[in-house]
Amino acid sequence: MINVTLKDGSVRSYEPGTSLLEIAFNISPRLAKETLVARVNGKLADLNEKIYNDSEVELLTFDSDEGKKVFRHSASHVLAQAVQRLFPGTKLAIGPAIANGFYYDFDKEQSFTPEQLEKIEAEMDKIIKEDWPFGRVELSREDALRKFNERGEQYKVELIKDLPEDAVISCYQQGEFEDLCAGPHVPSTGRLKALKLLSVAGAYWRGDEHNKMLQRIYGTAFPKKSLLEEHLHRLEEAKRRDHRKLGAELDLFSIHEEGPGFPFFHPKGMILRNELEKYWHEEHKKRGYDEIRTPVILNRSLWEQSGHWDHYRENMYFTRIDEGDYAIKPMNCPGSMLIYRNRPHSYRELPIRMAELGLVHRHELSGVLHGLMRVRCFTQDDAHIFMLPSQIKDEIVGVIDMVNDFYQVFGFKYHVELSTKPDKAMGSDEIWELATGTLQEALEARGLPYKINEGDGAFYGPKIDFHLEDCLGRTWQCGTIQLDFQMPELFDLTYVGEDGQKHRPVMIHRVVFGSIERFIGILTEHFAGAFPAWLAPVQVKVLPITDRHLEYAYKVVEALAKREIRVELDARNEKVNYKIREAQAQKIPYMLVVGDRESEAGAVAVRHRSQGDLGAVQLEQFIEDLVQEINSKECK
RNA sequence: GCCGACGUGGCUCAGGGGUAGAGCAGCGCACUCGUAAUGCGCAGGUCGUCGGUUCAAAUCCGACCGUCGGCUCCA
Repeated sequence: MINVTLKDGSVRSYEPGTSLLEIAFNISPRLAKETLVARVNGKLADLNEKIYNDSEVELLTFDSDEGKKVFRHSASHVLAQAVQRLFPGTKLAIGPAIANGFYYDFDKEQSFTPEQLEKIEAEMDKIIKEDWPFGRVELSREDALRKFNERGEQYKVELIKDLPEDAVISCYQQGEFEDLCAGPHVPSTGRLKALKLLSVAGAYWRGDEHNKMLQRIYGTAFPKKSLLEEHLHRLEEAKRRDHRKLGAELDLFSIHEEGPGFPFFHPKGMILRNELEKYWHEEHKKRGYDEIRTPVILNRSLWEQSGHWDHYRENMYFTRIDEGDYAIKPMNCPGSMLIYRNRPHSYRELPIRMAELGLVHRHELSGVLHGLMRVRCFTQDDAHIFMLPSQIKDEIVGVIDMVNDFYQVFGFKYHVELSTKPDKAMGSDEIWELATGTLQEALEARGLPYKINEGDGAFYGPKIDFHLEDCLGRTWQCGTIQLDFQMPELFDLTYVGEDGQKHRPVMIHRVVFGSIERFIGILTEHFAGAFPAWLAPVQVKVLPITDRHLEYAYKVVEALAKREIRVELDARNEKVNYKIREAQAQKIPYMLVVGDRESEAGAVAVRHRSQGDLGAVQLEQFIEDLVQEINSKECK
């Protein structure tokens, strides 16, 4: 007999050679039905795998991340099977599980039409009903190569060739279909109860634009129809939070054919911007930053000196002035360099923190433009910190804390990535290692979990990126901290040390919001347009019941405006219900209904956009409460 | 930039070879109303742009522009 230790610590004895599925069934038939895959001694395994030794076994259902992944990965195999049934000769590339679903990349002459997608989905349902078991076969590299070569599956052959020497090569088979795959999989296709294909898109083989473009079919899958429907419903809901839609509805900004990727901010959008910037100015002042402003157009020699001419040219716009070549700045740093270099500096001055809300222009590919999230001109809430080598860690930690403080005000959750040396980098490996190590130390000093992004750093240095989520869970880089040993060198920046000698300062580039535009996009989706009172373009809407109450309504408006509350009056000859509906649609935090009772008592009937009717309070009291809510930047 | 889909009044959408239709928003009139849509009327579009096919194009074809979903890139 062998002992199997379960997740809860309990130990059960079985005959050697008992399968994991049998173990699950032995625990409870229901568990056997829900279990998709198991972890045996730390490694994921198919349920029909048999156990011969004492083992630790964890049975995983769809509720676990691994369970979801295996489930959807299995769904991608079923997708590939359906496609090969309906379109023989279609070549297979890769088909992984992703965050909320799966995809499979295919190489096929004609592109998939929406009608074909429906047919594929129907075929997948058929395969599920056929309930093929997933079978695993291990084979030698030679056999694997021969097998996939014979079938003309050139992508699989390429994948096999790239597998490490010692890799176990395995194939999984369901029915007539077989695919190269490390596994594991769910026991049989019948487990994949509810699935839906969502879209087709082009995708380069191995993500490289020099390679052939394949067709990627995206889908999602759940063990229950109701879960699938819930998910699809959530997607629909999320679309309502889309900042592009809300931006138009709330009259925040617009983007026109006349300037793709160049957003126009409307009066209400400007209120958001200005409030964010006001907060930003205050915080930076508190934290010892000075503010500067540098020009948008600067001449070619500067960009040659900074390295942008060689490393960033494809992203830049150019112009000519008189006989000279000029570039529109894609980054603010060279301007800051010139200010630093404008006069000598003493070590006593450092760190110098120079902040700039700088408008930069970058040529982004037309296909990637996305509302305010990816644009061709944006305002970076930039700063360059010039410091002694001994100050690096403290300064980085200071910025990490600042970013965290800012994001907390909005209730954002974020994740952190550390990006390392890219191919197109300046400077030696040693300097890069030093810089990267320093960033790592700072992250660890703050105990922040982070993911490493190999080769994704800026050309002048490694960076820490802060990513925020949009309504569909797509993440966008916002804050970033970049450590730079290059620019001070290139611009020959110096400070005079204690020893009276010239020394080289170290610099960091950093942004907190990232770009004001993107941040407003994220903000809009995060709050679904219902901005906290301190940010709301209109904080209060006064709604007189009839025109008999207009006079008092004007008094209310005046009293609020006096306290710098952003207030509007709906003086139209409409019913209260109608006015409320519109104010609600505009997500205005407070609606003040005024009629006979209120005008007589000097009161206002308060309605909050999410809490509803709050009853009448004295006007003065309402003002005090609201001012307090605004000043504390409360989110409600 | 690449792959695919889409582009009809401010918004949401119908129509589809014989020269445009609805609802909402807007404007006017009436109603003077208590917490998410009062009624009636009026006005508003060279159907993204440019070319082609046709007696006739919003409708068919092509190119371009833009948008959307991805790929790649990045704040």
